[in-house]
Amino acid sequence: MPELPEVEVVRAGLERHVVGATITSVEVLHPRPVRRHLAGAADFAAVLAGRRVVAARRRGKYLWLPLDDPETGDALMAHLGMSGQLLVQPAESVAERHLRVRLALEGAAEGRELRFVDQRMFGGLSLSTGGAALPPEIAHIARDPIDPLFDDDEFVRRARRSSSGVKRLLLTQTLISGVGNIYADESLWRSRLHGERPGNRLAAAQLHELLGHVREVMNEALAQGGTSFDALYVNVNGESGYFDRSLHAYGREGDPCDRCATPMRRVAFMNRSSYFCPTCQPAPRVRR
DNA sequence: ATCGCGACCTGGTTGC
DNA sequence: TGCAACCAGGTCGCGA
Repeated sequence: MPELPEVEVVRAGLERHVVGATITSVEVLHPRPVRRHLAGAADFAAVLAGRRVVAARRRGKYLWLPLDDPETGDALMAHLGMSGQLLVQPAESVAERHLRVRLALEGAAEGRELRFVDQRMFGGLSLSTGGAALPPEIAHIARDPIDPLFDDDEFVRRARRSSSGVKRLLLTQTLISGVGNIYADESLWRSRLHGERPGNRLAAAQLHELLGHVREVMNEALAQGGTSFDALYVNVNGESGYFDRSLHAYGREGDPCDRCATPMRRVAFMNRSSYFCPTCQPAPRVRR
């Protein structure tokens, strides 16, 4: 599952291998990944042909490639969803099993294709009109915690005004972007906080510390993700070595807590799972 | 305004 | 062995 660190690895790969290239033609193999382009797949393909990629940018889990002009141009926007990949492949290489969109390139990436591959198709591509600097479609998304302009005090203020549980707050992209289920659980474990603790019952210092752990987890993942990244292959599969070795909470139901050896618990949360240590991360008392 | 939940989607795994 | 149910989860839209 790509979260911010994985998406940043992809962004860096695109910056290196696709910026400077011109899109010569586009083939949409499945309509769903371009559903956010309201004018349809044919228009999506037509409007991208001949455009030049001039940058590779990211906010949270969204990526965009400014076209023609890095300040005022349009942008090709991408979200990887749960299972999306952006690959730069030789044009003649065999199609991936879940290849959805192919964009032929010339110039800086002569003879190669940018490919959007996505099994579950929660992700997608779209064209953002005038979105080079920041696509208006994602202007509501908050900055992410490794953005130098992320405002810690503002996050803490807003979190402390909310009655929602702190895990839900971490997943609220309008408050803080780029955090998904895995890194939310990891950050909370490191902070010894139960995810259902209401934001408005936490001390400012606890939330500042939580932010520190969010950054720590992301930076560690980034350091490891960056090393598995090969020159001509812009890849993310969410299963880089990081997930196997460094997780303390996610997916560890029944395993001993790495701090206190209490068996880790799993509970249902928002149609998914939360993993935590019932000793280190005690549940909040029920208020009445 | 704020909050929380269901829908979307596929394929690997589990259970009968 | 075959089939159905379950599970993974980011985002959006809707209803309370």
